[in-house]
Amino acid sequence: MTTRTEPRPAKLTRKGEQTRMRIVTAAAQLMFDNGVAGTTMEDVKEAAQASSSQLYHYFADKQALVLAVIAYQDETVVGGQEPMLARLDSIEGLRAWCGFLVQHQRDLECRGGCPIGSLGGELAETDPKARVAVSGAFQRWESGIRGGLHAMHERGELAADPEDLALTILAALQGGLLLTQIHRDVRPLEVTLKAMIDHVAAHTAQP
Amino acid sequence: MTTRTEPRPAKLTRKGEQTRMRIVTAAAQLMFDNGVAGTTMEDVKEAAQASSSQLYHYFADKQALVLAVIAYQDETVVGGQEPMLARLDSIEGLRAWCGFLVQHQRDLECRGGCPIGSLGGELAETDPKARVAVSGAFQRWESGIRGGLHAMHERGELAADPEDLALTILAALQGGLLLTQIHRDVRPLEVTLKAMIDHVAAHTAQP
DNA sequence: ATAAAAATGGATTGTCCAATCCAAAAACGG
DNA sequence: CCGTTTTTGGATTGGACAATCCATTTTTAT
Repeated sequence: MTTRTEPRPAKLTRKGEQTRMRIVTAAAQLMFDNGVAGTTMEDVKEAAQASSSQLYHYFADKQALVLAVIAYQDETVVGGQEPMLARLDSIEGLRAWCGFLVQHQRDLECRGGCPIGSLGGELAETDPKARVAVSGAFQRWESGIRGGLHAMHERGELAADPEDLALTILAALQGGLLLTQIHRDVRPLEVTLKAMIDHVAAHTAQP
Repeated sequence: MTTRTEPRPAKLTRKGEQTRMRIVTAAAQLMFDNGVAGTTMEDVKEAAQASSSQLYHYFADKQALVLAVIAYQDETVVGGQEPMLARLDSIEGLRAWCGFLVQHQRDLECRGGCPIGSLGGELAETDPKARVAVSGAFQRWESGIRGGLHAMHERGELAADPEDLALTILAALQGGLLLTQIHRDVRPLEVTLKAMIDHVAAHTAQP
């Protein structure tokens, strides 16, 4: 449906699109590394090699930029993961997904947590629009997870409600990521996801 | 063990202790409602009915106040929950705990998330000391949960590793709270905790 | 009771930072 | 090509906010 509450300022040249993208990606990286409050417009300016005029030409204010960053992370994190999510229709698929997530955290040295969840936690109580945007991203993510489980259920391999299960898995993932970030140790994520797989497996049988 | 990295400025009068406490509780409430970045020292001043001198007499800077707030939430949230955690040695105990947490979120209209987890998420990448403090609070929480599970395990009622299980339950709780906060709906917390109880129950048998 | 220590009042300072403004250059469209 | 729109440069402003300072009052301890 893609209902747009705040339509973009209309026309964007190719060059404009590039500049806008440079700003958003720079901001996304900075906000992932240092949080929203820890990222100033000046930081973004420098990292994106842009001027004040450019920043405020493409974004009305910092909040607008934050919303663009959320949309970007939605696309990058959730969208970029959808091919893999499509394969979550078997225990092996779940295991592979889990392994990928754990390894990714290892590569990051457990820094940053979830790009979506962190933004959500920081903004939920201060920026209603941001909260709603993050809510949408989570819905999409949950729906991706649900897809595979639903397929298993249809095939008669899964004797549990795919709806509840998908929500549980996403929650466990978020909690695991948070604990992993706080403790700087992949074990929480690893153990939690493994438990989720076992939980799914407990309701699984070959048809 | 209570190892104190930064000892308090030594002597505190009874009145001083009161003032300090007024400041910490006011700051804790504000930071729960609006986040750390959304809480200014002036906000705290006003809410605590204190002056600048008082704030900076008891706390070297904002970061020191934040650390005090984390310690306070550790004591309040985790410590205040320990009596209930001690009863987590049966499925009924788990269910009661779960019911309490869900009802509490309902009372709060799903606002604020976890007082510890939210602080952790916001500060993890910008304040190393805060990250470590939150890490400690989570350890304590996890250990509380582990207690009951360990008792069940000793009694031969639980055929799973209490260590991993406690960590998983805490992660699920944190993730459930985050999703509940973001979606402004208790369902994620409810469903996720229920799944955890089922997961424990699946490894449970009367001896 | 009195000297020392602690607590408080409240104005002030200096910095950081979001946001604005006035042009000027570049790209687009007919 | 030429008028219009879009993009860019960069200096500036105004406010918010953390933190400091000096003086005064209150409490403690002997």
